[in-house]
Amino acid sequence: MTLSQVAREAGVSLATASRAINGSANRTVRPDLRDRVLEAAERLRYSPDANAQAMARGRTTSLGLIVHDIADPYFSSIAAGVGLAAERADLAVTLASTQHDPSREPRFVELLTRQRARAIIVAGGRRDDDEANGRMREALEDFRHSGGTVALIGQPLLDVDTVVISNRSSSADLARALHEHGYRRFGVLAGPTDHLTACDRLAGFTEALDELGTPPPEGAVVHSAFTRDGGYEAMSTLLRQGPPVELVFAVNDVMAVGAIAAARDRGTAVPQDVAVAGFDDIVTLRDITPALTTVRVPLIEVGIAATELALAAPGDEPRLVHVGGTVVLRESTPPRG
Amino acid sequence: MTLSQVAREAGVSLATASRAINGSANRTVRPDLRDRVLEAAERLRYSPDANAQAMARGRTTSLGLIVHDIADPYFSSIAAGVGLAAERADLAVTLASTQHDPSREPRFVELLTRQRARAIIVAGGRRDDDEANGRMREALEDFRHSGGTVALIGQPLLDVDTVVISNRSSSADLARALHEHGYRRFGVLAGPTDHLTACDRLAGFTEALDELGTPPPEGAVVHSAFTRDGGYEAMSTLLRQGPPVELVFAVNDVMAVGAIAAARDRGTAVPQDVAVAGFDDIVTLRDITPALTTVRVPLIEVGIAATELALAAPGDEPRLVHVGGTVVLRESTPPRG
DNA sequence: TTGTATGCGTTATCAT
DNA sequence: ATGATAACGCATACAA
Repeated sequence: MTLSQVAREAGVSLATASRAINGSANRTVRPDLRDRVLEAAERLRYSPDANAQAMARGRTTSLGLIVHDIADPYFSSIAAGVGLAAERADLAVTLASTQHDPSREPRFVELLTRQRARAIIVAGGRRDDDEANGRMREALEDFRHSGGTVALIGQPLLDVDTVVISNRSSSADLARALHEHGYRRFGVLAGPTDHLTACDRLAGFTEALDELGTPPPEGAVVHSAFTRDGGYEAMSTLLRQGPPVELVFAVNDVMAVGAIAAARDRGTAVPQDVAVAGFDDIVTLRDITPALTTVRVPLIEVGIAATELALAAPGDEPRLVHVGGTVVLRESTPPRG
Repeated sequence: MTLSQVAREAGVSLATASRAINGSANRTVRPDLRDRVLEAAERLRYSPDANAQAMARGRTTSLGLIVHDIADPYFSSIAAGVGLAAERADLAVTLASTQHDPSREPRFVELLTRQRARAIIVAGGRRDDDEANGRMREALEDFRHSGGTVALIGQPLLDVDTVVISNRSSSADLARALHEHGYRRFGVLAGPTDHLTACDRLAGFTEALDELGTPPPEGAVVHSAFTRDGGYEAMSTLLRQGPPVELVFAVNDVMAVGAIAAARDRGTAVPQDVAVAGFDDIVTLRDITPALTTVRVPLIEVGIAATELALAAPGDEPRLVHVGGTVVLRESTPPRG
């Protein structure tokens, strides 16, 4: 069913039908005609063609979201926030999951450029890879040149509006809180060396420890993947061949869970033999045993903020929205006598 | 940059440019012209307008996915599978999260109808609500009438292709396995009474127990929400005022986690005082303590299967794809002496 | 093989 | 207030 058919059925012109159904700004259509049109549309089960509207209007009603892995609770929470905000703005969300493959990111940006999406939200930290970041920057530049806006969640290094999570300062807060609890010998499961989020969390944590005069001992910082298995592996390594530590900070909750599993598999009790802390406060993991000390990041709000940032009238220079984390002390790091 | 500009820049006609860039079926364009066009397109940073293409071709390149809550690991895993399959088919995924509000489902179907999506995948069990299901059926009917295809994940009751998860038989398998382990007195955290997935799991479990001669005692089946909090609440109720039971079956993992938390908060040890089993085998929860006995459902594969089903040439009558579950026995239900 | 011309469904401009 | 008509950007049937 096209609008023309509705118009014919209602005995009015195409233009009138369009005005009646869209009811845009200056809705200047006689009530009786309007009703006739609406009735005809209803009878014919008319459904406006969004693609045609997009062409005629010159703008679409869709919003792109690029994440590393939608099955990761970190990203699915952000996606939930983006979905909420998008619905409020009457936009449809086009989801792209890169499966942790950076080369797919610019490809998805190109896809969304072809779709003429209104805005793109790129979630997930950058990596320290100039070439990949360069390609991404270029793709986003093309997208913006074609009229779209962009918001990042992560590090502000692609010259676009960004929601910045306080990885560094919150990790420092966590370090200080744990020091306060009496811990002195810390280990860190630090994630990949080129993963900026991981690096920031590591840096904030160790810097604070340095200031407190209790830096991690030699060999107590272990790098690995940013995943559950990465946490497991790094923890195994640390327990096997690292220096003895009282507490291990995993740079995200999922890694912390892997770390706890590794400890358990080796017969090392948490928190009696070694305490563990994470980062993110993933909802699904709030009930694990022992309850995990972590930094709560309001991920839904981050998604909402990014969407609003992307949709706001673009300023002349990149805006930054800072989102703070909250240290949450739980059983996995009991006060130390 | 439009295709016309590219054509002019390359000194060819619009049609030739179109053929050169699209390179469809019978790619009949002279190599030198083709190169000129591609070069011009590159120089002008031409990006085809997917909306215009959709109009001209009469079909889009997008796939709709409707879930209850994208932040729920059950759905985010399915979404990952759908994303994978969609990428293979060169389709963009439009994600809609209903926040558990059934009235939003048909609204999203209408949205996707307007977008002229190629197919819609509806994940998440139906509820026993004739009115809501009726509206949904109607919306999907309109969508298919407009040329789209549909696949469901859940119960086959909307007259469309469906991926059916073996909730009933797998729950029965689980019951038998636990009986084999020596358990005799079972309780069930059964979810909402009108939630079909929950009902199927409850029914399969209790039927098997009936056959084994060990039905749940009076009052040992407690209904609540299909969420972590629902599990917590139902477990609290059961422990407080229900009959004594040896094992509690929560109809999904998230509820089982809530149940374990409730037990812990009451000082009831799991599995020493009461064993707990779940359903789904959510990846993020594989490391909880005690490790959870559950039924593994290959959610990624379910998402892939649903996508393939939705994209396959529509048959004359609804097809069903059955996906089985695997009982996984872990520490939360140790063999009983 | 290439070009011309038409149509896709809608909005917006311009008369009336 | 309403209607005729020209865009929008592209694919394709048809003609050359």
